[in-house]
Amino acid sequence: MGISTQLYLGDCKEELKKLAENSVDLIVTSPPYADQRKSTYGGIRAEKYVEWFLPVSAELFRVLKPTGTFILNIKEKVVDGERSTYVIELILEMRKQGWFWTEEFIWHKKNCYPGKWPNRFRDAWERLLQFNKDKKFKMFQEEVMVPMGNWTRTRLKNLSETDKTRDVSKVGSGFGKNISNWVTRSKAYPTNVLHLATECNNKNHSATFPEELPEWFIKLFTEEKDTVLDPFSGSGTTVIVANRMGRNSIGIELLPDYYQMVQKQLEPAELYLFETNNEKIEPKKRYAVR
Amino acid sequence: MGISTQLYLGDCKEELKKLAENSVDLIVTSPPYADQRKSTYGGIRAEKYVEWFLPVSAELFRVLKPTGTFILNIKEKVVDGERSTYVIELILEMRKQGWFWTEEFIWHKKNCYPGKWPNRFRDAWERLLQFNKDKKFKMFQEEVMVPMGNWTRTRLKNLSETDKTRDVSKVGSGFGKNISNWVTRSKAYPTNVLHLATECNNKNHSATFPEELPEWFIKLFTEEKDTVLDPFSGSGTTVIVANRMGRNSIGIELLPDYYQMVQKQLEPAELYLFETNNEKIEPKKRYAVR
DNA sequence: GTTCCGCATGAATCGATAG
DNA sequence: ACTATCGATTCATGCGGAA
Repeated sequence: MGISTQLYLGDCKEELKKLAENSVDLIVTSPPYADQRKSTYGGIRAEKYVEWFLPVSAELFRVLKPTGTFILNIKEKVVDGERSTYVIELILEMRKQGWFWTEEFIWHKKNCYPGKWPNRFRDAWERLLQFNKDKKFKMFQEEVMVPMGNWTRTRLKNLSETDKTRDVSKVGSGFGKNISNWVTRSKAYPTNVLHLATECNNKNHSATFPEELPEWFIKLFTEEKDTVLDPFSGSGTTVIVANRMGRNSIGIELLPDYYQMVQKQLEPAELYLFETNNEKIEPKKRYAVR
Repeated sequence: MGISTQLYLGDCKEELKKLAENSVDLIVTSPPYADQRKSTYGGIRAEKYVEWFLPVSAELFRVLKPTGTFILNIKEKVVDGERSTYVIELILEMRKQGWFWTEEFIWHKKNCYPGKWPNRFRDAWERLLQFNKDKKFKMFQEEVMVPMGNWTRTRLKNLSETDKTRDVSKVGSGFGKNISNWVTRSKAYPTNVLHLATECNNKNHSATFPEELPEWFIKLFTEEKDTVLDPFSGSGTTVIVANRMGRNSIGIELLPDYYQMVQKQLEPAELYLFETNNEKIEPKKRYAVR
């Protein structure tokens, strides 16, 4: 079906330079947070975080199409009893790079990390920052419409009851039309708060976000055959979901273990592998081992 | 019972100067947002917002006790297709004034304002920024504990059944202790996401928050007889709730209409009124007209 | 085939202890 | 003094095995 997946092994700051400018429709990524994942990624100091990220966001700006969108999943940690400011400083600096800070979605985590402290509660949300190169960007709102809440469902039920009896007396005329009307009426546009659980069964990666998350943004901001990029691929959730949804995808990952793990999970597709020696490997047909 | 309510009519930047330093335990307020409510407050331009707010926050810093907390309910508006940055700039500037940015709570609005735009969804959340003067502050976490999730309802039921039969056989000894243990176990500490409905019946004020909101923070950060301040009192939700909860309260409001409206809604209490002529009016006993 | 229960496991945070 | 490590605390979720 002509959908390709490219996997790069290496530091995304360098690997991104190999991508053509204005070639990506959607970037969804969750970079390592400051001082996290020390054992695997080395952990970036909170004070150095902005400085570390800006060269990456500059490359992302280059490769993103003018109609494309960049979704950045991030959350500041507590440092010395206070929320660190590197995320909000990053927003200000990225705007200087030319990014528009279009929106801030909230990921309200159903199952947040437990714990008790004298001066704060559990942290149950993360930021999903939406950046764009242009004020006009592609968006397909109908693709993520959700069933209406219960308050409408009960009301709809009553209404359709009366509607049904009326239709019966009218011997079915217009029945189908009414039904289809109710179907469209029973769906609503979502808000900028996503209420999802974290993936807690993925043993291979310490910090995967749920598949629903990239899926939601891929539906919202891309069409089939579009290209989705995740420069901090990790266990590959974004790439795998994009592939399944008929989008071309590009994943970049620093650690060989994750890089190889993602290969094995991909559905049958054209797979291009770019490894540290920078040579292009022949396309392989992979068959998913599920 | 010795609970007093002070109402000031005037610009809070000036009126705050009349309050003693280190005299307030909790500040909960929702200032006018940039370019909002033009008809009433004249609307502060987004570009001027930080500059406009900093003198107020400086006074708030002065009047707040070292053990006290400042909760700022705010949300940046969309300017020219992009989220404005005045809120995050304000956080950075307030830290320079000496404030600690302890936490950012999210108010997830159950029933947010309807609407549809081509490039964004409905905004269903607002920031509740927590600032402190000191890293040690008063907090009464047990006051806001919530029932545990549904998963306990099935499992805990079975456990408490066996516990109950055992206690019956033991003829009451230790019965109360066991039960109270399960009761505490059936409650959990909340998270930093508050899921509350918006006030549907906004009578006159265009941006009231629900009573649960100040109530939650008053329970969490104050005891009885403590003092709660709202420098942008508006329709007086914070002051009225504080009064009802047995806390001293101070409200400052620029507009005479709101100022007078709040007076009428207060429960019987010592009420001190400070009007534009700066004279202290005799304490009045008010009786609520509900 | 369901439903139910036991259990491990998290992008956490604080305070104390150790180098 | 300043940083690194460790234990304690805490709770929603989904998996796997059992009834």
